[in-house]
Amino acid sequence: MSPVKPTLKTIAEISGLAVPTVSRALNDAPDIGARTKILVRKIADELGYVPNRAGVRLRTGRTNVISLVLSTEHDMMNHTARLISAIAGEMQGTSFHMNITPYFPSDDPMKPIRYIVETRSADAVIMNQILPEDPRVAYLRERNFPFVTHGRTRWADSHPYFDFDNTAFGRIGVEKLVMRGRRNIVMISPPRNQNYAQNMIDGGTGAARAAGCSMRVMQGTTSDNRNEDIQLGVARHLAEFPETDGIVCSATAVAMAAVATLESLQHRLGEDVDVIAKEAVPFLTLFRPQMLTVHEDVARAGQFLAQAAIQAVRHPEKPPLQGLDVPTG
Amino acid sequence: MSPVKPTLKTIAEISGLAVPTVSRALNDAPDIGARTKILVRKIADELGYVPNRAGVRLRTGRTNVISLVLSTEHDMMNHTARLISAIAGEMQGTSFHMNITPYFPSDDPMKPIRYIVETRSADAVIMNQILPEDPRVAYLRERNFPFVTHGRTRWADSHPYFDFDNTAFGRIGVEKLVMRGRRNIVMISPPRNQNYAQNMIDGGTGAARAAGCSMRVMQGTTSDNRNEDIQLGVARHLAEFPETDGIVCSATAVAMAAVATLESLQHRLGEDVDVIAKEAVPFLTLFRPQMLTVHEDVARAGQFLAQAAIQAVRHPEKPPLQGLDVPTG
DNA sequence: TCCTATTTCTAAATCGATATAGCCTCTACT
DNA sequence: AGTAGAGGCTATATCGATTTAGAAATAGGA
Repeated sequence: MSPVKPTLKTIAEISGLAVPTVSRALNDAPDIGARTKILVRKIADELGYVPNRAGVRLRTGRTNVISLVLSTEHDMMNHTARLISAIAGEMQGTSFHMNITPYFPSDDPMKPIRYIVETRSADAVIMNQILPEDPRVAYLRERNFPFVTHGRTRWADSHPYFDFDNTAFGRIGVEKLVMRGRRNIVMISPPRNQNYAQNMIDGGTGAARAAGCSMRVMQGTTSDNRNEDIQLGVARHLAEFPETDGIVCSATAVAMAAVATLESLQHRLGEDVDVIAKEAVPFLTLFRPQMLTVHEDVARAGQFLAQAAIQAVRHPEKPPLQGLDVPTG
Repeated sequence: MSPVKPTLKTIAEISGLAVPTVSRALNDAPDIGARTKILVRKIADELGYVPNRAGVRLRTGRTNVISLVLSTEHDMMNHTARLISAIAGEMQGTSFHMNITPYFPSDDPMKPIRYIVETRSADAVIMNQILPEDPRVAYLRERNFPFVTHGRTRWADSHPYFDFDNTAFGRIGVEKLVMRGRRNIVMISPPRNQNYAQNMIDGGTGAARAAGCSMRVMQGTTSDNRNEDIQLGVARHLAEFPETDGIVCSATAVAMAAVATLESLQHRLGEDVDVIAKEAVPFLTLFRPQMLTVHEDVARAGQFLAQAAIQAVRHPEKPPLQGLDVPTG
């Protein structure tokens, strides 16, 4: 590699061609001769030419960046880091970079989205924490700005997304508990306005009905709650329904808090009560006493989200990529 | 906000000034009149003017990006996500963006660094997993490229860093175990070529000597190892030294594996053996049976790293920011 | 009054890439 | 032979910001 970064100009001088010709040759434009294209490509490769991002961006408006917009306090466990790593892995070798725009739960979720769109600081956004009628999705669709959601909206048919099948999770969770003889089940669920909460509840309710047992819902608890609050909620529920012998949890942190509560109340996990949780990270099985788990494939989610985002940018005319992680148990 | 993004040209037209004048006024250049500066700033504020990053970058070479270079598989727990969130929080309101460049442990750690420097895709890099004579640090220093390390090198005097005081951690870990009556301690340590491993060992060794008890070192185990491998190592150590009654762990994942091993060997945690771990994330205390913990302030690390990176970019002449997280117990 | 400084601003060039328009040079057809 | 059309390039302008050089206007000094 030469000491100075090669530009189109460098290649133009070496080849004796004009700068725009070199540009068009590298971009495989139809009005450039085959011989010229080969020559230019060869010189470019030898020099290790890489287009200057600022130049491309200034001229075309394309940033070659995909922004991952994350609520920071969400999901205390490693979920987020895994997702990031999977997305990044998928973007290796593409011309895209990843850019993370975290925002605080106290902030308006629209703020980072507006910023990205207005300053055009990315070609696409990937979002999590999706509401059924998410205003961010509405905003982006109106403006025809490429995006992918991790989770489904009401309008999911028409936009790219990847989702964990929470209906299946709810069903499997209850089924597993039933198979261990549990009959008085409670599902600790996030607020119902979150789409996945309703899905979990639907799945669990169906399975409980099929098994002829009861399933209560303890509403509004997520991993964003403080640990003490979750514990308090669980304790209160157990006081009211002491016959409870199975708990389905939406998030790992919630499950851990539930287990801690059970322990402090002298319940024996695996004996007179069971807890079931999503396992997005392998360490959960190390937890003692052990809870039951349903596997969530976060790595696949990350890969899919990245692919879907890239396709949304490059081929907006194609049908949106949509994927579902259906847990098997 | 007007429908079109305002540029310097927009302001120039409104004010009747030339574009460079507007630019210099906004940048507080000495050769612009005070009255003009006030006028220009006022118009800019009214329009909600924000400099176009591509324009600035193309012209000046400054990217306004700080790249966080992370080994992806490192630290299975939430550490990484917290760090990201803290860094991002600290950069809110500055002109800097954060950009994450993950790399896989199998890759050459130099690769992402070279890429960033050669393509000038960031103004500074923040790195973790620091070796005593880290080649990345050598490379960046040679080229005068701004960077901050999370962890110290041999040359730490002369560059910005933030570090967790692993010597103190090793000392406190052993002291806590000794206070609980443990006399046969093992420290599970990462490979000695990692700086922090040696520090942990030094701290622990000193404390053990002071307490007049033994401390062995079980070398080369990190959270990058597979869970089964860690468990195997611990089991082997316990077979060789059955009198072991205290374990100091370098990482959370290691501690959890150690606890699992002890359990499978019928040891009772808190009774005939204790495990002590760094607690970078609050959930560790929920783990049962409970281990002892030493708090690591990851949020502070992230804030500090961001500040140090920004200062390295903006004021390279100032002495580098250096910080230490000294755990207290 | 004339000339030199100083202050304050403008003109032009530049960073790297690409879009648009247009210019040659052949070929092909009437 | 004359001309239209295609193929293959080049010239020029442009994205938005900043740097450099220089110009106009004002002030100060002899």
